[in-house]
Amino acid sequence: MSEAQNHLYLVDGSSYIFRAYHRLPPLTNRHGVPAGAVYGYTAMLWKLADGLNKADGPTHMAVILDASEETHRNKMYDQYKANRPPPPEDLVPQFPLIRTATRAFSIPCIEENGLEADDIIACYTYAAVRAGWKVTIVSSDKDLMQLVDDGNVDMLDTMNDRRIGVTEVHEKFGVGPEKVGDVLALMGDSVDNVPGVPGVGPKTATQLIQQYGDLETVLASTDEITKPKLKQNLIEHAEMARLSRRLVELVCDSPLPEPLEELTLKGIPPEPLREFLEDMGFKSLLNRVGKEPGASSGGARPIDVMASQSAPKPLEKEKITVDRTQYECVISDEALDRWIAEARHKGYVAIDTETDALDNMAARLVGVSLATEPNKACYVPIGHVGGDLLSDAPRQLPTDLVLGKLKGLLEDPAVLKIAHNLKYDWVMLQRSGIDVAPYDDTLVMSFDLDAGRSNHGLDELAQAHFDHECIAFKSVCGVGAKQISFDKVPLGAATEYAAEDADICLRLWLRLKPRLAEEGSTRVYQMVDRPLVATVGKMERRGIKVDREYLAKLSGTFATEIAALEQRVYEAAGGPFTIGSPQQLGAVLYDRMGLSGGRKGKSGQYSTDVNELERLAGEGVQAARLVLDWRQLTKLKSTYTDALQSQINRDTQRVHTSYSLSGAQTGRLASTEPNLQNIPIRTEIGRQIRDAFVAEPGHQLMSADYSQIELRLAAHMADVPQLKEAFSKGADIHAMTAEELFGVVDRDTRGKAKTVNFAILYGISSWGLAGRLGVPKEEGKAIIDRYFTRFPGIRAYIDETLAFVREHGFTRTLFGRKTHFPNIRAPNPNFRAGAERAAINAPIQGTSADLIKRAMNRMDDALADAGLSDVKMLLQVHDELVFEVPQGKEEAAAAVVREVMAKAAEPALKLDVPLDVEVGWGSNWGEAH
DNA sequence: CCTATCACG
DNA sequence: GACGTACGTGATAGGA
Repeated sequence: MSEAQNHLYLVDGSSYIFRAYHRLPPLTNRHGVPAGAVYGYTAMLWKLADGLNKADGPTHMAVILDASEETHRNKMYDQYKANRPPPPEDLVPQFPLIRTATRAFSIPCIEENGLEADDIIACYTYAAVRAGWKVTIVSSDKDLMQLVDDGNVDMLDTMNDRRIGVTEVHEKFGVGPEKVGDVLALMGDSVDNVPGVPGVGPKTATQLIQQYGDLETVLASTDEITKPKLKQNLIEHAEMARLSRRLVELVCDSPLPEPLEELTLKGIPPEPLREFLEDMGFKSLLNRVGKEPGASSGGARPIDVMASQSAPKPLEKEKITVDRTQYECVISDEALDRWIAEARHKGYVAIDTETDALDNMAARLVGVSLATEPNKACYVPIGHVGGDLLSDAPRQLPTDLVLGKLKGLLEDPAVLKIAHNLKYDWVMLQRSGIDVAPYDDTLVMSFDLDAGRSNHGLDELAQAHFDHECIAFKSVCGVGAKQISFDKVPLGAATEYAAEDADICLRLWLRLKPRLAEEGSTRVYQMVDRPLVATVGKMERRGIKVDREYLAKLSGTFATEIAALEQRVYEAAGGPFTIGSPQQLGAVLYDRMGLSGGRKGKSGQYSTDVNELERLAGEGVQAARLVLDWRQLTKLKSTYTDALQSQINRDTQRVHTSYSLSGAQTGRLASTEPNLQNIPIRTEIGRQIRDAFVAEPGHQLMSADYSQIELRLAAHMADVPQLKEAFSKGADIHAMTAEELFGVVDRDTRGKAKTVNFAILYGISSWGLAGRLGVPKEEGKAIIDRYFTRFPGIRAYIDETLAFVREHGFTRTLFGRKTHFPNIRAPNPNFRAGAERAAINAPIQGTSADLIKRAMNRMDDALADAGLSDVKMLLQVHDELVFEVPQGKEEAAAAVVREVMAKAAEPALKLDVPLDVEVGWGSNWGEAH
């Protein structure tokens, strides 16, 4: 018997992972990375590679992947694959793992820029057949059926273990493999967006090719076609058909990236494989290689939101050694290429950008640092200048070259980018034309794991997790008047500082990632907060237009009124003093003027807050009334009309707030610099500020807000039938509460009921409520008791929430978001009571935050799907979203926005109450309400 | 840097 | 019967 024929197996890795993703349940590995598709892929690869030495088994094998760049097909046809949706969120992090898995089997992984996996497969198939080998293509892609050739080339669909030969191709297309391209060209392919000929599907295409032999003959024989519509389509779309023919044509003459001989299959060496399987936690597969004693356990398991209720472990510190001497300053082409190749090899890379200012909408990019392993980090300077006017800029690579090369890496779907507070860098890089994806954010991870029990700054986390002191920004840039911007920092110091941040970020990622699954936070991270980085980044970049002249005019008006009030205050108070000083004001009111009832706070100072001044004003003290008016106007002027004008960006002429994703413990966003979440609305005079927020010419501002969302969620979560029913019927919820509590509904009882309803959300206390209602505390207590009697679900919700938080130290929202309450066991009863009230509120406020975040993440795609990609989401104010809408598209936009917001809980949750969304629009934010 | 005040949901 | 006078934020001004 002669030596067995070589048999090459070519695995279509890209298409396999998509199919595995949709077939298998969502699993996560022990690091919390979604890994269901990788699991399926690994099992499949094993089965194939294990077939060595078996009849018809492989002697050579390679996995073929799609490289990320565009291909010649996009040049032919810009719509090629254009309608393909982005891969699902939890599939993206699995792409790099495909390479890792393949390497673990010691099987070559082949990809080539400009070529699709199909083309590479075709090249290898032809080369192998020429060499007299047999080929099996592991795929079920119909394009690849063109390559089937009995005796030489077949296909294997591992999902159902089906071999595809010429017979099967005939069954599917009614023609042989050599004619498949012609059939595909006629019928088109919606998945790849190959146009084909309208009205021609598989049946007609097959019939035409069977009859005429090939595409050109079909197109030349339209005279003979009897069906008028078909004939007309073939004539009109002949060029589209020819283009389609070229699109489905496989490239088969490119040089092979690896020679055939390199693809020899040597069996499955156990070592790298065992490490990979252990790392992934693929327990059942690990058993096949024979588990080593002492190997870590933990297997793939379903993503689980609510199950992991175990008390959080105290944060154990990990001992690390940071060696800054290993950091590299990258100033050569070769070095940059080496780092990029290393990142691609790893499949992930930690990044950090350095800039010359904190405001990422105004700052310039100064450098980028990368880290691929602990202590393995570099800094690529691009915008450094001499430290003083006399010295030249240090030697560094040209900005365009660096950005061009980094773009390829940062946009590579096969490389996971990891950053701390990525939103900052995301906006920065977006301004340089780089769209970072896929990504992880260690700040967001830390927030989702440890909200309420840790701060989330990189330096603080380095301290908390590793006992490591990062180089302080102050120590490289200085403080105060002597502070320099980062572009003036010498490269040596800049490299140590910047590379360390990427290094620490990477170590943090390695540490936090597994905890997400262990502690039940994968879902809220992957589905809510992680995608929000890009969603909010986009909003920040857009900004909102502010009418500077209007604000300046308003500012002038306020100034005049303030000056007049000042004089009247002095007259009423018997002499000038600093009205803005609570200390002086207290002294004037209670000492100089001798008013009674002064209340002193813990600092021993008279309180002069709005409640006290209102009380005095009610007693007829003119000065108190005047001070209140003065305070309102100075507040409006300094915080809004004046400050806002200085926040207008020079380049965009718009105001770009920054949203903190980890600012509020409950999961809410917080808006800073400027805070656009506290623009006045409650008083008529304050409302004028809102009118300064305007739409671009030809546009309108649209505001959409959830009505009573927290009360609705409370009704659902505490399961209160009367409240749920009232919301379902669209009834007046406070009136209904008044009816339940007092038996009558009038202005007084409705107002009281409203206060009580809010008190519930905030963690009620009868004494607090009594004070708020201005009634004796006995009556406050009676009202609370009645409330609990009428709505027993509320009592149960509070009791259960408190029992849970006392046992576990944290609460959860309906979507699994955790908030920790370390003070829940504080010895100080005041601290404890405060923690209890906050814990009662957190699940409600947090679920509301989850809901609007889900809506925000979906909004742009939903608008684009409705042909409204020119509608821009600009602002979020906790239960409100603000959009800029081209005039005439208001109704259409309102419909989409309403739908997305109202359905934000789905499909994860079915709420017992409807979510009502109120939408309005106008030329400014004031009018939009 | 801390406190008091007040803007929002 | 005491507790301290509701939950979550950020910006500003005064004062130490």
